Amino acid sequence: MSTRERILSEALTLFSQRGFDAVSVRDIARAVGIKEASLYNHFANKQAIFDSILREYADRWGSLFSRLQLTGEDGQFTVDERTVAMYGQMTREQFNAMAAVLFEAYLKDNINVKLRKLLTIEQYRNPDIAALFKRLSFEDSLTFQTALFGAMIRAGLFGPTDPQMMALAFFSPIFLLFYQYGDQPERFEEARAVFTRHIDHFHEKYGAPAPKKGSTL
Amino acid sequence: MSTRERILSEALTLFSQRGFDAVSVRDIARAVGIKEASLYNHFANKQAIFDSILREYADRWGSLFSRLQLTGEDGQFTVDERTVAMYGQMTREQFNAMAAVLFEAYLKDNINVKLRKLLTIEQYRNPDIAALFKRLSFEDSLTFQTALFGAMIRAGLFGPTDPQMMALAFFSPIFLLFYQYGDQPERFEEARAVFTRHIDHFHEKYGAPAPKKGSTL
DNA sequence: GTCTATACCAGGATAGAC
DNA sequence: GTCTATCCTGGTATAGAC
Repeated sequence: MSTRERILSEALTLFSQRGFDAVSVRDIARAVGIKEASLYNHFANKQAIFDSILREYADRWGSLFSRLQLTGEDGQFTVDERTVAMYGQMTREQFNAMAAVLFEAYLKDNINVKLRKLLTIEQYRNPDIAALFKRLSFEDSLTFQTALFGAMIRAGLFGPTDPQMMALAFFSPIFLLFYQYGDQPERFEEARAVFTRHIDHFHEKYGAPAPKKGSTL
Repeated sequence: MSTRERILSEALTLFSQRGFDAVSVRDIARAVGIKEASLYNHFANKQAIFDSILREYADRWGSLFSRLQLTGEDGQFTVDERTVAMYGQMTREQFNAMAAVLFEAYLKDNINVKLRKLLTIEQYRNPDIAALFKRLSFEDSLTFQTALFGAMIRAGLFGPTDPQMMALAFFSPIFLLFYQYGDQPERFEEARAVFTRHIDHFHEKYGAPAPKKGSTL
């Protein structure tokens, strides 16, 4: 890992805990194990470190959605024809597995967690940061899930309903869980238990009437 | 308004926008219209201003719940027998009106909004602040609504289901809306429209089967 | 209770040797 | 590319007159 990368990594950790202003260049240098002056061989100033973190780590976020077979166009995530068809054939188990991926990305991926904390505490200082915070924290997820649920409703996997409100109902509890447990990694299993209850409850409320056997609802 | 109160008010505004470290004592003094040195006649130091804001404004939060006829015991909000009985007789319109109170308190009450922003951006620096952030942002609301929905389910106003997951389903979209629209007061009506859609959707999914007429679901 | 003046220090950043 | 040494600014806080 190059010195430059180590600087970015340590700075992300510190900024995500205390915010830009409360972290000094001295703090970052100490964490990396070099002198302050040496930092300036890698970055023009403190702000440049911060900007690089956003630019270089925010891209990682897109990789989650590409794993979920999403086509990103102009930063607007839409689901293409073939993907819709694929989602239309999804079983409940496959859906739950995908939900688990989303959940773990939100609460366990260290870089995602730190980046979102950083954006959370810096969001009110700058409109660009606010926009990035929103996109990464919920907008991309909501847009993706609205398309997904739309496809699954058309395929009869869920009863007919408003896909946008359905996505909100599905995602916002996960969003809240992040704030409830995001600062306590040691309670992750507790968070996962609530998540599982949420998913079960969601199926109970939104599942299509069972095709053969008695009512699930 | 005393000088002391003006200091607290201006400091809350500044801290909620930029955070503790990014706001200088000079900034606060300028906003109040006095010299820095004069501040020290009212508060021992910058930290004392911050602490006083939390102590004195956080109490306001309780007043929302007392308006909703809640009995607070040991900081734990529970609904007493008589109140449960009262909620059991609530109509859907009364329920919606109460939801609107909650929604406006979240997005429009200036002190609540600023205080929550402040807690949002300072939460990772101190466990006490984290606890206060959680309580004020969602825990009190979720605890209250779990009790409320429990009473309403028993009264037959909603179909039988897990009241805790129901409270999460009801509240977490409002929580998310705060982050989506909290920094743009000019888009409040847009937020309200989403809120209304959410409430309608919620009734559609959770409402008891209509007693007489055709199905709502 | 507010002012002017000032002490003091921490933090950002640069120069220049190695 | 890292170091030592140093500069300078801006921020916290105090002293003491009015």
